[in-house]
Amino acid sequence: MSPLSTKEKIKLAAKKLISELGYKSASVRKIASDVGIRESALYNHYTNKEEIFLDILQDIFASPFSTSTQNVKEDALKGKLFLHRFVTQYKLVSFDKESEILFRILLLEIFSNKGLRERFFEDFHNKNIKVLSEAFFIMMQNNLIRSSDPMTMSYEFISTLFYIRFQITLLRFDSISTTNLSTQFEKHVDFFWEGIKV
Amino acid sequence: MSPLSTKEKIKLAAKKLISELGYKSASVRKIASDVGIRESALYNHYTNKEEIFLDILQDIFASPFSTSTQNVKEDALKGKLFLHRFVTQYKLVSFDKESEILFRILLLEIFSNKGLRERFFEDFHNKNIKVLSEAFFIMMQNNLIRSSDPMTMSYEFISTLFYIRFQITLLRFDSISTTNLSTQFEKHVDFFWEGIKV
DNA sequence: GTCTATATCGCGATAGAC
DNA sequence: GTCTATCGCGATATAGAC
Repeated sequence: MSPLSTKEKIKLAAKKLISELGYKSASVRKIASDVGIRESALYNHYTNKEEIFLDILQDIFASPFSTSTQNVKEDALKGKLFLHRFVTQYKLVSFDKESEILFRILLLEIFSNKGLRERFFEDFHNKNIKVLSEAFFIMMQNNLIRSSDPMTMSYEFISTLFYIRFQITLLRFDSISTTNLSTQFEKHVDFFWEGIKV
Repeated sequence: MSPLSTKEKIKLAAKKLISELGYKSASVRKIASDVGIRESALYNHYTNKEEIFLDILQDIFASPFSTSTQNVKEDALKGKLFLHRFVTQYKLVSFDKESEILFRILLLEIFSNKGLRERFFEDFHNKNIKVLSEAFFIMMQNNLIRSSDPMTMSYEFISTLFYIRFQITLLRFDSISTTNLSTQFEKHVDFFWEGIKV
């Protein structure tokens, strides 16, 4: 609970404003105003506006954007339980306040920033596909699920997670209840498992 | 092939620029410049910048954003063929140049525009859920697929379509090949059908 | 319906006093 | 490290001549 430095305050205010207005509209003026300092004082902590954004970008992919890779090889043998754990992790991240803000910034700026697009595919998509593919492959070998292409199966699995998260992000932006969507995560695991189990 | 009126040219140029830069950065200056007129001349056709955007918004949901609702009751009896047709339609829209631009504007501005968010849920999501639910329900009644909640099944089905389209939109923005993703549509139908057929 | 010229504003950023 | 003051720019928009 150490008090925030001015630089940390700036980053925090910038995160919030950018996640609500987008980078362009989140002006240095507004950021400084939210922190409670003048614009000129802000330049003692960051050389320019873009530096603040780059600092925030670090957080986006440093955060557990999706899931922590545990020991897949063991857990995959548990079949449906593995998927359930994976989704629980994903769900937690989806509802985490900080992650929500960062996810919104990702969506808001993904067309303005090529690096963001690339890292979306690498860190977000491919990483998840890799973990899931490995797990599904093991499940197939152990005859827990029907034989199929593990990559396709993984793609099908995470696409729904992304869509749920996307909708959650939209609804929460308007402070609309997300209880229905919250249960969609479990429905997804159940439905998906019914379709692949042997 | 009738020549475009100045107003149509403005709308076209604005669409392109907004889909690339976002509303805020697509300045009246740039729009007018692309059309080949001065900014002041533009105001003879639209009262202000927002009017142009509102005009474009009409197109977003007027366009076949998803699919045309045919006679579901008959077609649903065809089982997998129905899904295949549905996805083919979705795929066509995803790769249509005009629809691609409008979809990108939707994604770019969805957090800046509450109406856009609402219509996303209504016109885009709910409409598709409704059509699919009806079809899945009929398939269940006719014992073509396993019994389950039609709404959940529909949600699972379209979430993947959305994710594919999202990725296509990202890749095409960087002029990256989308042949892999293109086949993902068919893989989706095949995989999904395997999981629900009786 | 287009032009030139101009008004007004908010933006990012800097200089220099304290 | 913060302040006041200011600069230069690009934005939306308007007035009025042609």
